[in-house]
Amino acid sequence: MLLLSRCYVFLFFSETLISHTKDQYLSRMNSRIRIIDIAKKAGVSKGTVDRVLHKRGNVSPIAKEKIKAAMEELDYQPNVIASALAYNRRWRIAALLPNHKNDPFWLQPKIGMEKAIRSLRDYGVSLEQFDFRDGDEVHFQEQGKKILAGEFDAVLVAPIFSTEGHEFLNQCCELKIPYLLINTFLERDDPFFLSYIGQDSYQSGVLAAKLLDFGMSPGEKVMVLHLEADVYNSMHLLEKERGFKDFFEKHQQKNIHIVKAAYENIFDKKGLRSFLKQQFVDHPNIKGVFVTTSKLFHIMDLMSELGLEEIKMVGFDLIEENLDYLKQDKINFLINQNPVKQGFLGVMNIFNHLILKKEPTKKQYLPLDVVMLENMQYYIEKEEELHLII
Amino acid sequence: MLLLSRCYVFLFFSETLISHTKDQYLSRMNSRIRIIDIAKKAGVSKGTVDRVLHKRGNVSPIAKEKIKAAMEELDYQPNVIASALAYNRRWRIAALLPNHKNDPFWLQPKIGMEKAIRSLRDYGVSLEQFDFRDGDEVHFQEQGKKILAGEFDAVLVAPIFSTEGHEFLNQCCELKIPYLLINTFLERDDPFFLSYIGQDSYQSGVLAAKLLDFGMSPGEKVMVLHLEADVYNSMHLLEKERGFKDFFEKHQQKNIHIVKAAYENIFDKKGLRSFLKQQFVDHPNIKGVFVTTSKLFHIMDLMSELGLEEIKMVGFDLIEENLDYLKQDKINFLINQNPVKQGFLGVMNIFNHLILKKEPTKKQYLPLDVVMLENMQYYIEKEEELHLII
DNA sequence: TTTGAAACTGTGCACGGGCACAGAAAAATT
DNA sequence: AATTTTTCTGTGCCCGTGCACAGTTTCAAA
Repeated sequence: MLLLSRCYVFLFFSETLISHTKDQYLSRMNSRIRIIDIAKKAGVSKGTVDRVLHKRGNVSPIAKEKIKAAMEELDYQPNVIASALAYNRRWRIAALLPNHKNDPFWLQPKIGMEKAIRSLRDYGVSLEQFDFRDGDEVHFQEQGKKILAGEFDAVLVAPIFSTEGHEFLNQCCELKIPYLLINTFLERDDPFFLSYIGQDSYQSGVLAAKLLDFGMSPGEKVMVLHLEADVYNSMHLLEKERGFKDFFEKHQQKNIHIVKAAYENIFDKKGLRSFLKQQFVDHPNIKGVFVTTSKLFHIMDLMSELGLEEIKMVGFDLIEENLDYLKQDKINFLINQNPVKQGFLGVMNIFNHLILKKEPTKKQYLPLDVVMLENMQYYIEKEEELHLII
Repeated sequence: MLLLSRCYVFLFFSETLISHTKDQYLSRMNSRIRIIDIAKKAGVSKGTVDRVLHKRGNVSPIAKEKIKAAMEELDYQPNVIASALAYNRRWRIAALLPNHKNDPFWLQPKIGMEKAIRSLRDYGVSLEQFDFRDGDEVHFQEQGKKILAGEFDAVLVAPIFSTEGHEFLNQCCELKIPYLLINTFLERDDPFFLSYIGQDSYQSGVLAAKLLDFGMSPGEKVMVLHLEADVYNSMHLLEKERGFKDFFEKHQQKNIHIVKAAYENIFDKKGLRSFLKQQFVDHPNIKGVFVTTSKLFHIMDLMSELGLEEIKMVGFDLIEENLDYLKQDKINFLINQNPVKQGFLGVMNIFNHLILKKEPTKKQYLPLDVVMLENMQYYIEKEEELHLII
């Protein structure tokens, strides 16, 4: 009883304070509409409005109608800041990407993801990375299992293995974990698929073709070169090749011919060297080379050794090794698939879905930047820009 | 006395509440460090910690030392979300840019600014635009005066007039209003200059030169063409020309010669036509044209009429008129100076300064994107991406 | 010593929204 | 009509930070 009376005194005290601030409500006319404003307009309490907003039920049809009308009329927009604070909830995102031991490319989406996470810290968003060994399906499955057991709120995946990828995503569906794909597209049709963020491989092949075409003289040849194992299982590379070929079929003014080549083991320098030498002996008129992966840098020294420095070179990705040759003006163009942004937007889209309840566009292609010695510096500094964004 | 006793009862009551939640403090070990955590560690109240954090003085050296040590040890990072909510303050930004009646270019930074503002609404940031007529110094001054009288928290300016620009910025200094420059750089040395965000005009000229050079055959000529009034007062254009010339001086392998030309009144179609015709009669070997402004589209139909369709064309900016000719494969390259991003980052940097107290980099050059028929679609869709960012 | 100003410190409401809980009203059951 | 059950509604604490204000201590001057 004593405690109760204390309680009432407390209430009284706080009530006087509330009435003291009532004048403020009148002076915030032009300010943002709050839940309490809707409640007043509809003649109910903020709790009831909240129940309508979050569809928590237990609201009479009459009240619901009045509240919806008030919301409509006042054009209520929830305050994300206040909402995030009140939720006081941690959102855990898991990422399933290849590690960057074999391919420095995979470092880049991670940079973007971490930038995004840094700016979302105060919203309670955290990220846990589960790397798998490039080319190791079993490891992919193992790491996937860890994620499925980890009670995550969302998953960001680069499903580079088709079969195992679908398998993992099906399990996500069962556990009702929404997922977002980056870099590699898989056709999915379920409510937990959020979005695909990546590059348009076909179009990047077309772009490479146009760039080389611009610098070719009539009758010259160009080579499309795959430096990767298992090319025929890699849709990416085949699409790039298709785009490249299609361009020259459509634009025959200069009568450019295409030579196709592939070499698996880039670490076997000797074999690679004699392979390349043979190609340019067989086709002495090749004046342009398009490498479909980020591994162009592996052949640059060989090209110099073979006295083929005037051949135009086009490849992918702003990794350091490639940039070195771009700086020396030996590589002519690098097509940037914006991997940093892929990671950044991947996390941001998950945030939009989880916290802001905004549904992302299902397919988001990032720009294919044409990077040359003369504009490369801006693409390298560009990363800095990202952490300025909140 | 009665009130006082109530007050004490109240205090006692609230204390029991605090002790009631003490268990919670133990269970939030791995959660974010708060002000109250520092206060406990330092053996003071949160008020004192707050005074140290905001340098509001009236703190004993001993307390200050203990708090700083605790902050260091716990690696305190303020919660921006909670801070923004508690501030409950409106931040008013003014923008002083040319209107887009004469030049659709100026529409683009505005799109970026509005995107930024939309995502910062809940932080209380608002934007008021003060457009001035392109080329009208007096109107610039008038609109500037309105801003100075408006009690703004920060200003975003494109100071295209040097004298009047400095004058306005000096007044901003007197009123202690921080300002950020976009598009046009002015050398400033005062504490209210936040940042310059724009393009590197010189380098864009170099880039244009390289692009044309790539498609030229030895001995051919290229033209650098200014389509703008008052070229010699426009540092932008002169810098572009300088970069263009410097490239060909450094790279003389193909022995490319430069023809310089300028025409003021683009709306005088007849005059422009005969001017162009004369140029190509005088220099029949011109195989590439570089227009230093966004007004390349004005001469495209004339080029067709004059039977000069095979000449390579390079210009600036992804405005609709230019994009139409890019789609038709008549313009070869457009250099994108990212005006949308200029606006977006301009507002974001001001937000960082005002709310997050992060000092921006003083000079931020945006990428010079090489846009062609084959990758243009991604640069147009790119704007969408911006509003995904929080 | 007393007084009073100055320096310092602690407390609690506010920001807007989420949600638990206590009540009230309505409906269903005895 | 009295009761239980169900449906509905209002109140107030909580999130972490900012800040006003009340309160305490220190220290010099009277």
